[in-house]
Amino acid sequence: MDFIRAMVTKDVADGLNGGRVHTRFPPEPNGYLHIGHAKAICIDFGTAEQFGGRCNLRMDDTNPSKEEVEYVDSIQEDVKWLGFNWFADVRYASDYFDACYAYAEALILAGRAFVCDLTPEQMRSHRGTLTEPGQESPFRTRSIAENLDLFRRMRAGEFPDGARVLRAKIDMTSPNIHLRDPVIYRNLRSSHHRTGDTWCLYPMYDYAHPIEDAMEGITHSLCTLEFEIHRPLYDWVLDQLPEFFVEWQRKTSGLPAGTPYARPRQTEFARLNLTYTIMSKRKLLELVKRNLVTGWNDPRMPTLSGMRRRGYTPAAIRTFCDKIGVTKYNSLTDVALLEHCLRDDLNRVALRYMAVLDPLKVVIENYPEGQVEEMDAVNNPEDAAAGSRKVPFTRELYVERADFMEDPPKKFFRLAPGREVRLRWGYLITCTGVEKDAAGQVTALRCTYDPATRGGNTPDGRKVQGTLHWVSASHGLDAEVRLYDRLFKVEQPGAVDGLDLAAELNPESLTVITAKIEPALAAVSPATPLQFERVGYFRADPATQPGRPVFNRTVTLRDSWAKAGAKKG
RNA sequence: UGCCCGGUGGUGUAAUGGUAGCACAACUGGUUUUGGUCCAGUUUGUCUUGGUUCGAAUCCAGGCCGGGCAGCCA
Repeated sequence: MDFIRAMVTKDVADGLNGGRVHTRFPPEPNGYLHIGHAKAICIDFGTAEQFGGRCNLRMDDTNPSKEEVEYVDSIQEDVKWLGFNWFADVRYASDYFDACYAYAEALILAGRAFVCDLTPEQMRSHRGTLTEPGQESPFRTRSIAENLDLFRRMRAGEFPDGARVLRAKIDMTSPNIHLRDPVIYRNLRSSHHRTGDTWCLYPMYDYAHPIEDAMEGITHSLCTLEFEIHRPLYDWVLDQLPEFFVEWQRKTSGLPAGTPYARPRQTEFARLNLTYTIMSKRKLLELVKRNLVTGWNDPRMPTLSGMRRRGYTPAAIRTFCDKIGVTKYNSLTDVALLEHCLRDDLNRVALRYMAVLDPLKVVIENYPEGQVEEMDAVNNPEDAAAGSRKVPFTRELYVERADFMEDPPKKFFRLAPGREVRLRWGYLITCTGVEKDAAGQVTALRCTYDPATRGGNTPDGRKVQGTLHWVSASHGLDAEVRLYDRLFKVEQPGAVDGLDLAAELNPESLTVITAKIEPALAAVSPATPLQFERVGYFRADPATQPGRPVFNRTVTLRDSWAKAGAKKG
């Protein structure tokens, strides 16, 4: 059990908050959710779920200059896609702007906040350094009446942005810089996606967040490690005039009448880092803005929308989040674990089809011209309920170019002159000849088939080492296939300050090819996980159209043959 | 050289004073109409130095190493 579940278990056992567990997932709508958020979502919603509690989805929208409704919408879609349900309606920090403002006036009245006229530069110099204490602002001693008047005029829009701020009066000598009279309100002329131009000043995160949590009756406020040092300020806000929150929580939490007041408590865990992946929203936005990818939902992006389009399943992501655990240790998780969880789920659910990515023609000389046989093919060997389908077999077929070698090494179990292989669900064939063009490039294979081996069976019990996938030349269809590989070629992209992200991109992160697919593949929906046998897992792209199919490669199959080859080479 | 938080195989994570376990990765072998899946196995670890204790990954102290913090961002 991880330390958060241990803590909550104890809290429940101690009867804290009447045994109630209420968490929240509070993204800022300034970008799309990514796999790192999935971890937080699984912790926030998962903890509530496990203890029979609730979890709110709350947009932390206190900085309108960065936030957009497009993001608000995508966040909800992604959380739903992962399979989580939030309590009641989506919440917004902006729902509580009135309360934040009222509490600020109360703090002023209590002598615990003051309006400061220092410029940002002056404030920085007064703040001190990591090793030296700060200096008190000359405005710190303003009278309560003057502070109240000035703050109200800030709200009325009498001062330009940056002229004045409201600061908490705490301790300029604190070793924790966040306690050195932090700014809690600033003027910001920016139209808000929900409140429009009602406000020209907005609360800061450190001030607003504990209020938001208290307003919603949150018991456990779980967040990432970088907020650990902010916790004393979180506590300070809640503890100044605690009586204010009791009534507010009753009115805004949406909880049943009589629910006792809960004072939220913040606990921090380490965020997810993944090899070959960037998790910073700022850098992901940069990729989008510079057109280094096609958008937030580019299948190479670690965003949930990109992964969804690529063919990731919610189950795979949730299993992954479960396996990585929850600690305070700053770790770097191998992306191979994510891919393992993906393959594990896909192996169970993906429907098998045959598609030839790099076609090489095969002519079966003793197979009647014009004959078509409908072969039975199993849709999913891991799931009998998935049934079977028909695949047309004809005299001319395509096989994978890499499945033939003219002069193969001993352990090559595929096609070569004189060698026999099985065509999956088809027949056993033996290569009898090779056709080449003037340049010596192989253009076609001549083969013979054994009519006694229909379906790929060997009635005489003989062993065949290789089984190849294939597509009928006359029935196969062309399809665009997008072969995705990792977006970055370095294990820790973005780790070097000042280095251009573009320099770390994998130039082979996308290869577009035209493949030959079996006819049944023309009709599959983007909702269906697919396996192209012996090749990998694929997903129809949402942009796929009748007559113009497009497939995205989700992930390759494990390939111990390729691995053996790579080792020698 | 201030404050806060961390250090368990290559990676991630269990063990909360009592046999260092699991997963991924890697490597062997077996099965197989996907060189997939599955099965069996192998390799590899408690940062360090003291202390407490019958017994320490766990508790205490020092050291070393890593991360975070000086936005009117979240």
